[in-house]
Amino acid sequence: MSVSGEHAGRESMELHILDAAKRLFARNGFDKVSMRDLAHEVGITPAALYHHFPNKSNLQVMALRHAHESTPAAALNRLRSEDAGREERLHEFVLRLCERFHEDPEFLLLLERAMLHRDEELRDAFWHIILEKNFQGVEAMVERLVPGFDKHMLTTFLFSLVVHTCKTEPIRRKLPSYRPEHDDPAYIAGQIMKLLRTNLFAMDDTAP
Amino acid sequence: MSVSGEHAGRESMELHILDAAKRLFARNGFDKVSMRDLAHEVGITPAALYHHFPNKSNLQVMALRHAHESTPAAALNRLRSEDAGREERLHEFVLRLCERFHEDPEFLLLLERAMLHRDEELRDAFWHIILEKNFQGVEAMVERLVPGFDKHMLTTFLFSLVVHTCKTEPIRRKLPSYRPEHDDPAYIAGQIMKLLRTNLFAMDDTAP
DNA sequence: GTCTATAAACCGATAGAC
DNA sequence: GTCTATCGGTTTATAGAC
Repeated sequence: MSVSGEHAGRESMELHILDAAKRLFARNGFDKVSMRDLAHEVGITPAALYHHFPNKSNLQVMALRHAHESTPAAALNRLRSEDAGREERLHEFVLRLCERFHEDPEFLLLLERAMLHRDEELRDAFWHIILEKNFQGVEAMVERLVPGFDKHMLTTFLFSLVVHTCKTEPIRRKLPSYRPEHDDPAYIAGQIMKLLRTNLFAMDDTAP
Repeated sequence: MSVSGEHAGRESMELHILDAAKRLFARNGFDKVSMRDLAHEVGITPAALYHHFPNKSNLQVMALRHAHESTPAAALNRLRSEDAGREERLHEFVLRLCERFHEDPEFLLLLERAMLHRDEELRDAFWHIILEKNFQGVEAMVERLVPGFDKHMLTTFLFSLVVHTCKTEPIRRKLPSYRPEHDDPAYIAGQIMKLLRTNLFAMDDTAP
């Protein structure tokens, strides 16, 4: 129930508000959700929101931070199987990232919206809270596991494969080639690993 | 100068408006650009905009369509070198996609914003104008070039690698590992092809 | 085809009672 | 800590003169 040690003192009403804010902001966009909308969703009046948060911009940042901290699977870049081979360790990382976005799709939506938002406070929060530490953590892992590759590009590619594939799932669902396993995080991670492991141009017919 | 055959009759004022709309919508977001802002940028009054377009929602859709049609490099999935090997042909496609996004970054921004927007008319336009035909075209190419791979996933991966890498360039620029060539479309395409060609886990030290 | 003027609704934020 | 009431500003869109 507790979110994290440093936030043990947060009141339950704040958490209630941030849960609603995360949900509404992710679905409709930061600009399309007014303080009136959010207050109505929570069951209070707009004025009461300003008792808990100084303004809307701060509420947006706190909602993003809350969505990041309340994630079911924390510490993504700390891998469990320290003694496994590098292929297994990279697979574990990719799989966990896929699973996280799959079980909390609103978090991924919120990330994309924060990255594109005009509000500088929000973009800075996205940068410092989410990206900076995680990217450099994965970069260090990649440098250890695949030393012969440009670590900046390979890290970018890994995030691109997972993030963009998960993000576009609601759209790909409408394509005729879409099959149910194309939304399964284990299948997606498996296909990504196959891409990393295979020379596509020396392929005739191999196992999936 | 002419955009396309079916739009030959469009007045130059409409094109002037759509150019400004593309630029402002891409930079600031559809919601953060008011009809006042756009009118001021064009040099007319808001009321005059409604003589050319029935409402803002339609103007958004037309701006997206205009940005798509006025792209410098059309017919992306029609490859020039029909007689080249499959690796060269895929490289040509990836490179052209990278170049297109690099020389028109506002188009990529507009795509992302349209995909996330709440306006159903805009999301439908994104789907029909941009994605549906292009995705299935690449899918057909991929099926021919790499028959052993799930074509839906491999097409998704190709777009993910190019789109997400180009999209995140302004953010990656702030990372300490960023180098100038990480914004060069030729380098990005080369690294993507290296990823597709290489078994990462059987790599010690190879040429770039 | 562009203008002035304005309608009608919504926005973020605040004052002050309880 | 939540309420009612409201302020000042913005939004999309329209009416009507020129």
